[in-house]
Amino acid sequence: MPLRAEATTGRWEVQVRKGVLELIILLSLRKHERYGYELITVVTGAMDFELTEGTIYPLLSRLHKDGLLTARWVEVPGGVPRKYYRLSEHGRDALAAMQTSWIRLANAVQRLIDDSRATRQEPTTRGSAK
Amino acid sequence: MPLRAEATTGRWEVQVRKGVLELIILLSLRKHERYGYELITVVTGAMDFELTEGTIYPLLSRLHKDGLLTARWVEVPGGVPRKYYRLSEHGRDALAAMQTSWIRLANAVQRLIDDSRATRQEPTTRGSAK
DNA sequence: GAGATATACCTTGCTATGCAAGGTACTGTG
DNA sequence: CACAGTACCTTGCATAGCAAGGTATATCTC
Repeated sequence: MPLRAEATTGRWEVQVRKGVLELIILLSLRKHERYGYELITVVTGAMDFELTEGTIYPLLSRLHKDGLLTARWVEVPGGVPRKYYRLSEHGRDALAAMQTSWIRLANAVQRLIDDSRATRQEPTTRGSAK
Repeated sequence: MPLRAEATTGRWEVQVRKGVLELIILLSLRKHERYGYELITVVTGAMDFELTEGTIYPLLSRLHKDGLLTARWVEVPGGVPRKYYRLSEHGRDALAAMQTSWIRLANAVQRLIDDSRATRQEPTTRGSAK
């Protein structure tokens, strides 16, 4: 089953998704442009991360408005036109920053998890980069 | 510098923090009870994750109201009384679920990051992998 | 040709929640 | 007495996921 709401953690997962979705979308646009509807299927399928239209379209609009994405309409013969989004220069910079930030956070949380698992392990003040 | 707002990624980081904070707090309470003000110093110091009173007190209240935490007042000789929070049974269950969910998500994102790295990004005529 | 399904876009309204800013109260120190 | 530190709390704002609703075209089925 997908990363989705269930019982008590449901509301929490919504919040986590909020934070990570933007990163996921930018990462998904790294290699080539994509359109909204496509992103729903790609992200849901490949990442087990459910995503609806009410989420993706406002998000893409915002990223576009903020200059992280460029957009262009593409007519599809025998089909509905698609709005393709592509990472802008600014978008790549932002993505790089987010990635760094994410990795740092993920590592910190992982450390906390591991630390809690190891039963009697006091947080020895590792003089890490401050 | 801490995991904090700066430039464009600032707003994003706020969102990520939203999602992860609850997990961090529950993890921080795994070994023993703690009070709000203490959590601010612990989390800020050990995790490089800035945290203010306007964030922690409402959060602890909510977790308490939802039954994930129990609370008790402790009188401190020559000091302000402290409100100690402790993980409840329900809280441990919720934490376990969150941990699982978090690990799954973190791995998925990491895979996406690695995937983008592994494949030499060719901004031009590269045939879509999908 | 009527209806259902799929593709593809968008918006409105609800809700949750971080956090700046404000407040209270007590204890020590200069 | 003023100020800083500890320790609690609340109000109000801004953000953003997402259910639900809407539009339009193309295709497949009965």
